[in-house]
Amino acid sequence: MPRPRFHSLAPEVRQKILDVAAQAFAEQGFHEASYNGIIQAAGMSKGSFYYYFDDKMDLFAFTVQQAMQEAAESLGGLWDAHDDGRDFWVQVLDLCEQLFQAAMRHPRVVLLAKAGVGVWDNPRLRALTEGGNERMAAILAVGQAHGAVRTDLPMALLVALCMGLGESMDRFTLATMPADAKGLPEVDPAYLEMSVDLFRRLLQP
Amino acid sequence: MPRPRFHSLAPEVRQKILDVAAQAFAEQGFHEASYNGIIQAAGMSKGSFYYYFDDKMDLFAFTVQQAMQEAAESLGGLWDAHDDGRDFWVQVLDLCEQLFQAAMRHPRVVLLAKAGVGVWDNPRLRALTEGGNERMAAILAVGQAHGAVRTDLPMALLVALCMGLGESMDRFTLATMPADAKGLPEVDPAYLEMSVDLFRRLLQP
Amino acid sequence: MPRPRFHSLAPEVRQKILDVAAQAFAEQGFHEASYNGIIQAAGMSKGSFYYYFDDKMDLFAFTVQQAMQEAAESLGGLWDAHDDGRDFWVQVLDLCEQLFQAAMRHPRVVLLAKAGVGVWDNPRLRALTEGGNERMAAILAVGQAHGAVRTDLPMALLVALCMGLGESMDRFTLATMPADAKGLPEVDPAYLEMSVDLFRRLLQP
Amino acid sequence: MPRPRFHSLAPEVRQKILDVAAQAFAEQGFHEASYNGIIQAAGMSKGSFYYYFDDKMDLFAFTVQQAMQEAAESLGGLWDAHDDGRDFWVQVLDLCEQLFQAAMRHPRVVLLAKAGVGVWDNPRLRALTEGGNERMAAILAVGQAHGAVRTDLPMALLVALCMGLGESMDRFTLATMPADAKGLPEVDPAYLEMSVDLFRRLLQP
DNA sequence: GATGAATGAGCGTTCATTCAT
DNA sequence: AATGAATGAACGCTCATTCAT
Repeated sequence: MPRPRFHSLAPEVRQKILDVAAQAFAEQGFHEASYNGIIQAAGMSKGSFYYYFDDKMDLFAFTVQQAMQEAAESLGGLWDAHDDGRDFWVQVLDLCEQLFQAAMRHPRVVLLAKAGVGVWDNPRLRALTEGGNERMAAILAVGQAHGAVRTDLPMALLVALCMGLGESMDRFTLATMPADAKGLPEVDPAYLEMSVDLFRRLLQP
Repeated sequence: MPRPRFHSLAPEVRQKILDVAAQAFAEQGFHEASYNGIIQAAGMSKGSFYYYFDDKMDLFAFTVQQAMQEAAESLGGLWDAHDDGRDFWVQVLDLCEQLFQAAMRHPRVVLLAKAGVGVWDNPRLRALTEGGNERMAAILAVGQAHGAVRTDLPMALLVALCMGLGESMDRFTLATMPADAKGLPEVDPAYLEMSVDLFRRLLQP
Repeated sequence: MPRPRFHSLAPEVRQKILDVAAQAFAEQGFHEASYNGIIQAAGMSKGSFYYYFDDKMDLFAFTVQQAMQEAAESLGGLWDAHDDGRDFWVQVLDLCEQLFQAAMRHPRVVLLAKAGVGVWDNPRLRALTEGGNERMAAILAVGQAHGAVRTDLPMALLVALCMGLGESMDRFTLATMPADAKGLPEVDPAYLEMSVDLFRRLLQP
Repeated sequence: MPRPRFHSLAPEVRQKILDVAAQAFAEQGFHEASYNGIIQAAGMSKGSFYYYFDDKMDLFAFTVQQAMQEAAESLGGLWDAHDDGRDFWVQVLDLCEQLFQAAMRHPRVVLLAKAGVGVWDNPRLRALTEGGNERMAAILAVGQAHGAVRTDLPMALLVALCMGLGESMDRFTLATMPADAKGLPEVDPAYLEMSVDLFRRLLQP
């Protein structure tokens, strides 16, 4: 994570760095993205960059964290597990819609998820991945409290299944998207229903 | 794919190369694994290696293909979609058991699947990935003929879901495995049942 | 062409690089000269070199350009086609004398001309070669305006003939030079006369 | 030059080697042509090749020599300086026509001349280059005996001039040839006349 | 605070040549 | 007479990182 000084940089400089880094990592993955290239594209000197970030991994961790945070913010409290008392799957449907719309607004967070594939088990990234898992677990716990989610499997497995299912659908969506599409398609209610149904199939008791 | 001469190398040399390459690629991924390092670890000279393999990608393709083939062979004909008339999910249970045991005997094939993440769409690897998808699609088609697998979703999505589900479970299995374990655990019938149930939940009409 | 930073290197370092590169390219030609060798001979690290030059071709282009520029500068404006009204061949005689003396002061430009033989048609060198041809064409055009140069052949052929003739004479001069000679011999007026006469023989109407 | 054993190879094998080598050297130049590639293209084993030729340079020397010899043979005695008593320039015109037609039949000899650019001064090629020069000198001596060729310049210079002029014209012809042309164009009498005229301009007293 | 010059190990790959069989 | 496996130095180039200023 960046040195404290980073946060006293001019906001537009901070943003520029994040933009450039996110794009590079998202497009090329962690290892293939060139740190030197990012520094250059950010319009900063090598020295400065190392003055703010320990190293490449540090920048990557920060980039991912920011992307996640942005996405979380645009979800408002929804992403934090809570329970408004409605039927669990109705709540999930809402969440999915919000998530989908968030992904449309912040498509990079999806790509960044792929960017770190061989690196996620690096100790310095552990916190980030665990964060996601914990959120998912919290949501599933709500479902279990509702009696809507099975309790016969370890929570870690349920989480893994959900993550995998989500990833598959992302992959499928990206693969079948016309190559010239700009951004993600509009939310299609039927598609959403189908998605939630898949989760329900896996998770219900 | 290696030059024909490769196949007339001493079997232990061939095996050494394959072992070293599989380990390197599986542990570090395609790009991060050092070709020079593999060559050195195999105890060969640069020149010799290039005498047998066109380039790094060639070695990778071959390593993956071998791992898949080994696994396929140890499955006998089971992996080729067929239909012995029994209930589809019973057939799938059999297949899963065989797959699981194959994975135990050839754990590398699982790791290699992750090794090529950013590279699978390379033309020279296309055949390998398509092969897997086609096999999966063939099996699912059998299920559809039985009326056991839904037909309301595109086959490509069904395939993607199954692949993702399998990957999740692999990941979970690996993650919860004690670090000092050698190889995978014995097949646990209950675990198998549960696995197949997950596929059934996703796939049944 | 080198990055701007190159020009703020210490002059003796710049000169060292240019010397080493010019010698290597002139002696061995573009392909046979080892970039690594040049870097080493220049006493710099690989990284530094690539900090100043894009790649080998970049260094070569710059080396040639510098040699040409040095030669051109020592010719003052003479090299730029102009017409002082005197008899064309008298003007050519003057030019040749200057050229010859320039070649004596900058013998490398002659050798470098041979260094790029298989490479001159590379897009990144085009400008350099075209420049020479255009200058020659401009001079010949002056001659044509004087009625001193034939107009029955395509200009491109005239240029080619002159280039070839010049090269032949260079080659001859170099070949008959005593091996231990440092630099070129003094200008011999009779030799100059003879040279110009050869051009006149080819070019006059 | 190849070991004597080479000449007891089957003629079609000898020819194949020569064809492959000539094409490779002509197209790519001496250094850029891959010896390994030539050996492979010739369909022989490394060992055999080194059994017949000392090394790459040896093969190149032989290739060039053969090409020259082929061309010379197809000229009959014409290429050997002689004097049939007719006007010298008429004889030269004949020779040029024959040469041009020979070049059309054996275009590789022209390309090979360029292939060795940085290498001609290698001691092992000296004999070949000298051979060409001597033939040219012999022809010029005939011209001098006729009083048709100047005697005020060293023969070596005259030879150099002729070689350079010929090269220029080759270069021009190749450069202005349509890119899709197969082989050289038909002999154009006017072009021949013009060519010989250029030589005459340079050489006549 | 900030710069950018400098580093050198490492990358994947090509090469002409040797030599045991 | 012939093979082809083996070699390893050298190629042009990229990289994340350091540090004197």
